[in-house]
Amino acid sequence: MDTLTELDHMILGVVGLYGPCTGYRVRRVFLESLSPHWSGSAGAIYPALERLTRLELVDSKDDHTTRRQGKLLSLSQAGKKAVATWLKPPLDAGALLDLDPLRTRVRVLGLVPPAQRQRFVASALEQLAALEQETRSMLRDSEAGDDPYHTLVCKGALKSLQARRRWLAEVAAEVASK
Amino acid sequence: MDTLTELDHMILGVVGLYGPCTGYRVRRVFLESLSPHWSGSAGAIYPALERLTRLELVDSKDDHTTRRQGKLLSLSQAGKKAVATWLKPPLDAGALLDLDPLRTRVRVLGLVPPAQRQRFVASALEQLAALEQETRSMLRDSEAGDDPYHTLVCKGALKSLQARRRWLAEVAAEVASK
DNA sequence: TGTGACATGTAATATGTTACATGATTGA
DNA sequence: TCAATCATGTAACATATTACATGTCACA
Repeated sequence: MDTLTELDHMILGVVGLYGPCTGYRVRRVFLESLSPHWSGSAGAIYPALERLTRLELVDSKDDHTTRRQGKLLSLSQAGKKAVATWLKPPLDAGALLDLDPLRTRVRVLGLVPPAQRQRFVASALEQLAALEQETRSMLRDSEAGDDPYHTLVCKGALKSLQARRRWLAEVAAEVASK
Repeated sequence: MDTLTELDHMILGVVGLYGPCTGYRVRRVFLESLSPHWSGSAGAIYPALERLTRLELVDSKDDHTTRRQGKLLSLSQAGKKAVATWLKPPLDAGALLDLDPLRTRVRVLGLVPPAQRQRFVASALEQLAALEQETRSMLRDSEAGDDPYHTLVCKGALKSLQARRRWLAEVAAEVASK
């Protein structure tokens, strides 16, 4: 196939942002992301890099500056174009809606007894608060760097966490009213 | 394997909420969801239902009330327990963080020229506004029903859209400042 | 000298998408 | 009668996860 997945595009983006760099460096970016969606598993990253290289969206050349085995990856002109196309309006439906696993669970919350509903919401609120602290710390780190879009992404993640906490408070009220 | 995926759990939930019902009815719930994440493809739903039936989490019996071929599915006791376990704290990491494809794209927005950044953000804001209208309409429909959790989920989706629009306005400001 | 990070990969497996195929029933 | 919807599935393909395998290098 020659249509690129979200992962493919994000890999291109990371190579563009951090390249020239090794595949391992790319992988680290995904591993260090808080999102469990970007697992950074070797079995996903390396085959994808190989495919993107074969499609000539990524340039790869052996690194001779060190004796350690390793290739230096960078974004080719075609790769830059692929990123630009990905960001070109109009965005397709899949690019617009977020996916919130808490919303998924709340959808079926009525299936369990009221006491468990309350425990679910209370625990989720606590865990969300903990994540908010982690995200704040990430935001501070990003502000030390020089990439304004990294900072914006951290701010977005933070705002999302806060909005979801406010929403969960509403869920808590509904649950408590029974 | 005997560990259940998000889709498996959501299928159990839908069978619990709407059952006894046909597999097609379950599939429709996913097809009608606004989220492109729940594709509702037959190749996902029917094999999953078969597996869940084999695991005795779903009860299946032939429908004789109509001459149309079709099985009536319902949640078994073990199935109810599986849903309850899914909702039992503490939630695992994957259940807490949302995934926002717009945030993913903004992360690499610096790779394209300023003019395209502006077009991206402006278009995303418009498309988000349109989705907000659709979601409001869904919310009104849900309020006509009798499932408070359906309404809460619609409200959550709406709040999320609004929070993301406010965030995108911040992104727009950053983009405009260059 | 050995631990942990760097660096790259593969094999088995699970899961999901797309596209196709079949046939019954409802309603215009 | 014809189209749309109901209803269930399958085959080929793409993709991702887990777990394993291999070897280098820095540093304590």
